[in-house]
Amino acid sequence: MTHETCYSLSEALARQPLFHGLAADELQHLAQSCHELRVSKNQILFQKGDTPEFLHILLMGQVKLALPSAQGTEKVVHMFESRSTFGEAMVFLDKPYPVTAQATQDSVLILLPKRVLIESMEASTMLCRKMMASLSMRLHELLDDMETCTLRTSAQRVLCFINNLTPTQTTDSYEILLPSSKQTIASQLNLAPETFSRVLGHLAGAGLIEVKGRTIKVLSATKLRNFDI
Amino acid sequence: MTHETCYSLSEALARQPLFHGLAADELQHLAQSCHELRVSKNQILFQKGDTPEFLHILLMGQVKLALPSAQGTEKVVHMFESRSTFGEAMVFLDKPYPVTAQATQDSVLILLPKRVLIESMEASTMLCRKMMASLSMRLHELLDDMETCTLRTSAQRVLCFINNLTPTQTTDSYEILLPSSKQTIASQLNLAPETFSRVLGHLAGAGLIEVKGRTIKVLSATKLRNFDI
DNA sequence: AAATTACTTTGATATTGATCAAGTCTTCGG
DNA sequence: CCGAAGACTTGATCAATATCAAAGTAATTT
Repeated sequence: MTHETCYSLSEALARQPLFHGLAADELQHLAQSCHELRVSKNQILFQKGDTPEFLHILLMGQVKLALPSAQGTEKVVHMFESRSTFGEAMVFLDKPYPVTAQATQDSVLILLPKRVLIESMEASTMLCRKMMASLSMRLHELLDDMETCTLRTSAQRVLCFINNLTPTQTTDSYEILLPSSKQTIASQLNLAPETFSRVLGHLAGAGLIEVKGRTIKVLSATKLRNFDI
Repeated sequence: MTHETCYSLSEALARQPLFHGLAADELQHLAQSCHELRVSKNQILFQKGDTPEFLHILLMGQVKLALPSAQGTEKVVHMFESRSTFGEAMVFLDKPYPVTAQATQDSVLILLPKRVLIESMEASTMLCRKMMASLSMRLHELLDDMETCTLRTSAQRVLCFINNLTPTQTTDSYEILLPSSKQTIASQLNLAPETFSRVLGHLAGAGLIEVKGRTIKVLSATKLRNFDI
């Protein structure tokens, strides 16, 4: 690994919220132990059952975590976009990965060996706190997903998903771009792709949204929020 | 709070895996900020939406975490038995509780204020590590639950649940005692109580188990593991 | 640009598990 | 020990969503 690579890795790490405020020499030390990984769309990063060795930092691209089923289907658990990290939980457990990770876009990642991260945490209380915050967030999100998948009907799940994509401050009418393929979103919502399509069609029929490919125009945020069934 | 109470609380804390190996004076300090809570069966500890203030340490009894639904039903997310802690994730997030906690048995708890715990973690790297391990475990378990609820049929969920209750080392035939009411277990598995009952009936009909109240006799662990549909 | 492949939509049908209803059994308080 | 409330079971029916099938669209490769 050349000096140049190390330097850019250290820069990249510094831009991650997880490592904000870490001393420059600590960052440098981390960077020396990392390596960069470039993968193309559809490439598998790890399989359920593999032994975790790294914290994954996604610099660019998109990655999905999914539970494979015996019948060859899968349930998408989470999608990660640029600037996110995953595999935090596996750093602290000596267990195989419970999910499979696959790139859904050409992606660039940094792989940080578990041991190195653990050492850094000994040195930095702040890093510890951030790791805990990160884990707590994931736990919270997973609970939300559980709620979505178990307590809501198909239409409610889709509405929920659209509402979560809504920019915080916005007019009553706005456009959103679906972050991944409809199949993938359907799987996240634990719906068959056909059902997802039909629900969108139904919402469009009710005059709440307009769908063109991956673009969804929400005609009235208020109506959407109050829509039932 | 009397000296005596503090002493016993400190003893109780010391018995928690989370605090094993913590210095005696640290424990004493923690104990001074805690208070004990005795609740009777069915009492609510906190509601979804409440502001978290404490780490909950369950000394004796049983507590369920559940997601309430709009229709007054609920989805049980997790059951805690004696000697477990919960609310770890809420210590690190400034968010309302995402679940409701209710005692399902008369219970004794220790409530440890968030702030105090955070202070102790600054002092003890080991405590940090244990908190992270704890969070990671919960995340892992939640993923398993997600898998159970989304990828498996009703029968598979029940089989899975029974298999998880199986003692690690055992003969091919053995008895287990259901840890809570069948309603509660059904909710955990995201099944209607009627469905749960029917599945047990079906497994009994197939000669795999015998059901007497909360006691289930597994007639053949091997058959049970290989049973499909 | 043509061809291949993957993704999405739409319709028809099937199936799982929920719901409703009634009855039995258990538990618990008086 | 009795009565009431709650827990569980069983049967009949229903509804939501999956599955299957086919056609239409979009994306990608050559």
